[in-house]
Amino acid sequence: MVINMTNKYSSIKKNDFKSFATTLRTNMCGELNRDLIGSKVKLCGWVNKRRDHGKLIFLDLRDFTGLVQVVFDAHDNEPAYNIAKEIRTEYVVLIEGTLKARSAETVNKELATGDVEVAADSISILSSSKTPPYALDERDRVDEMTRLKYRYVDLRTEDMQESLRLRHKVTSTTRQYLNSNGFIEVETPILAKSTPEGARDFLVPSRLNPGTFYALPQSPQLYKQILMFSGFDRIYQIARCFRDEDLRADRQPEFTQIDLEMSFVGVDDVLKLIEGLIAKIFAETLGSDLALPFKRLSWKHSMEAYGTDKPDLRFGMEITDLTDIFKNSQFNIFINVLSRKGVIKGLKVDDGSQFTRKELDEFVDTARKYGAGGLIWIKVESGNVLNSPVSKFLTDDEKQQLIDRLELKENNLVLIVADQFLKTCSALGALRNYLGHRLNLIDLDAFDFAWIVDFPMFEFDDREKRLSPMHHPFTSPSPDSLDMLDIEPLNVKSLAYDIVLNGNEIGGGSIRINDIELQRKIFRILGFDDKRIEDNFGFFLRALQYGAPPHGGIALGMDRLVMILGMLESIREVIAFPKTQSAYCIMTESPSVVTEQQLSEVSIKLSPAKKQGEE
RNA sequence: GGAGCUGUCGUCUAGUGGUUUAGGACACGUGCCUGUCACGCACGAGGUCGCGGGUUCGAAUCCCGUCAGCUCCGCCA
Repeated sequence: MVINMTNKYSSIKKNDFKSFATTLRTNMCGELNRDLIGSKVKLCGWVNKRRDHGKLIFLDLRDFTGLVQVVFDAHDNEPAYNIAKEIRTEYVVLIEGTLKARSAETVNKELATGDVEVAADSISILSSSKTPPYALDERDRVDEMTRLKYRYVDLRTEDMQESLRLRHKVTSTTRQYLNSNGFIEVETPILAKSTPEGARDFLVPSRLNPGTFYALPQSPQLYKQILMFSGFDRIYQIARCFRDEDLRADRQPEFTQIDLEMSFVGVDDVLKLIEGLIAKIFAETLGSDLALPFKRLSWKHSMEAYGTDKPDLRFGMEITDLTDIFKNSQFNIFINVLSRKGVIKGLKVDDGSQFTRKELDEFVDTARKYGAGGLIWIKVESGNVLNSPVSKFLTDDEKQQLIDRLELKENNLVLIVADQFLKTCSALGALRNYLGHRLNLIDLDAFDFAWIVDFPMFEFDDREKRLSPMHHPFTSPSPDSLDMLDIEPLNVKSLAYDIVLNGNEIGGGSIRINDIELQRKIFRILGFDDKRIEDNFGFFLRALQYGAPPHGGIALGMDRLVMILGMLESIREVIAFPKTQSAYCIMTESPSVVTEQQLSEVSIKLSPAKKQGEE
């Protein structure tokens, strides 16, 4: 609704309105109140609504500060009235008039300016408008495709104004905070070097160097580190990052990170700084006081208890390990899993026996979707009788141990997954999240932060059949697991950390490697041969040889953070011009084909099948 | 690469094989209206039922394909 634009995130204070006075206007719509009664005002804005009563016309004039009612009376001022008759919704107009008090019966308590109205002396049309595709107050009912096509209209709505002003508040607060902590803002190239590690790069052909390409940065990571080598000590940027991967509600091909790097720091220094930043952002935007410091969970514990490295800590329902209970099981599924060093874990769901067979089948599908072989469910009936399709495969002793371990009571539901560790955890973690929402276990007003620490240095990439870095290849191994690098790299911990809020990863960083030999070693463990190391990272290794301080940093996902602050469902709501799931901009119709000449200037020939955007 | 959901006037939608000439609300146009603020009243205009093919005497409706949007899996160092 655009009735009462509150603009709680607008940085304008009451007495700042004067700075908006221009040659075309004296006041803003939303500032008009009893104190200004009698003054001559010149107002500019959009026509939110026209109400035509014959010889009397009301216009609601809107700017970003709010709405004010303007009255045109045919008897008092016929020329202005005649123009007002032609005015339509979303016309941009300039109105001159006198601010008057409304009579007691006509005061509108729903409107911030409802005590007053403008008696118009004149009106001029600065710009007419076609009938808009939808009325602004219909926004929440209108299909997103339509809103994106007419984004300039959509952005006029109170919701979008508030989102982008909230976003601005976050960036400006961040800049203030980091500036006052000794950081300087340094820009780094958008035309950067392609490094095939990590996400897929967006490529930009170089006209002056035919056949070669820049890549848009996936993050300013190496530039940040090199600036540390250069002695700036602390730098940040509100950095645009580009990753050519498939989209999600919380993933756009270009997105913004609060990206910073510090010299001569350890893990605690970075975490403490960021806790201060987040607390300040929450104080400035929501006015809420966060309890510091945030709790810290090891990656291992997070996976075991919550089945994910970005746990939603607003509710309990932790996963319980049951492997030992079934070590002598005669149940084929368990025997198979255990013989392959798998695990058996369970989730106890209070009041879970209410679920129908159909719903339980859906839980099984969910578990399969997350890679688990299947899901066993057990309903606890009166007298602690366990009702399950697999009941007959469990011994009385195993059943009793289950009851004791999970402290089962009547009406509980137990969901059990048996598979390899990661698959088991993530399947149960997904079910835990689903059930948390489904059973309304989540306090939707809560903000539950945690640091996830003690990440493994590497994970095994099943497709590539090699190790890949859990964070990125510049992350320092933890000093106490350094000696395991050669022997069992999968057990090496890193000095990486993620910050998690309500089940979302909102940032991550690490203490970096500042030793060339260690950096080389990590590249080799990752399976890069010397040529590839030189081609992709030679410049960086060279830089490491000229005096590199210990350093570390972090990047916060700005879009996600603002989305959560604004209680929104998608980062598209906090990005002025977002793209669809197929990375298409409906408003500008981009990407689009280019001319043969443009292509030939950058030495590109399209394969015949791909010309003109055809398949 | 895969799965699911959705697609009907500008917008939101009703319509699940046959008086459907596709209905309603809002918006829009014209007229009337001097206190509305979801203004009111009257009249009116507006639809390639996403697109293509098929089944059928008959398709918005069933089937197949395709496109687009959304959500998710894979992917996102």
